[in-house]
Amino acid sequence: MSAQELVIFDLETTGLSPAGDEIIQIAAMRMMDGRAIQSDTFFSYVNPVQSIPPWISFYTGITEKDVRNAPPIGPVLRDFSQFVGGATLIAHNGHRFDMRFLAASCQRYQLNIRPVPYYDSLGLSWILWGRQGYRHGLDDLVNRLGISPTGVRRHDARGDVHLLAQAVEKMWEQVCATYGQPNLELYHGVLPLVAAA
DNA sequence: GCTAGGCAGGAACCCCTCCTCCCCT
Repeated sequence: MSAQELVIFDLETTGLSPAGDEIIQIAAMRMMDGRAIQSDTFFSYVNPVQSIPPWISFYTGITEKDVRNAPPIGPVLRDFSQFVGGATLIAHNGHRFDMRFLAASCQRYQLNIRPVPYYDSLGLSWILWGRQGYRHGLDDLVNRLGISPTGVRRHDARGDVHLLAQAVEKMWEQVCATYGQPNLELYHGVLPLVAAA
């Protein structure tokens, strides 16, 4: 891959199924040429149609009170799409989780869509440590890479994006140092179409 | 670590189906 603009993002949802669960939080951070830009971020709660299951509130710390006055998914995803612009997305397990939620939400709420390229940061971990023999969860990456999670609220999209951005920076650097250019699979997903300014 | 779904990949087998694991909330 050549120098490029990435948007690292993370979703919190009401469960694991894109078909039946909903997004309740989106956070993202821009990354230019392998460096995360701490000041260039996106964040929003989302007011879901369904209530938040208690175990999700326990897991994420996100409660009904947090989302009560938040905008619905349509405007949030359009704002997010605007923030992403022409960048390539990257999320951890995004191929099987986050991007499916984005696609399902666009379909469920009949949002006009545009194609968006994305990477899955799991791929960077697989390149560095091999798919077998290592675990590749975000906590495992943070531990292996020596990233300090102190002061970071894990399972909150802002906290997870903060950790993932550091992890992607380090993995990107290591992969480039070892292999030159990362041979990372580029996938294609969707985001809402945003009217041209 | 509890709850949920489902892909990806491997095994067994002959090309689909079944099974198990990973990873996300």
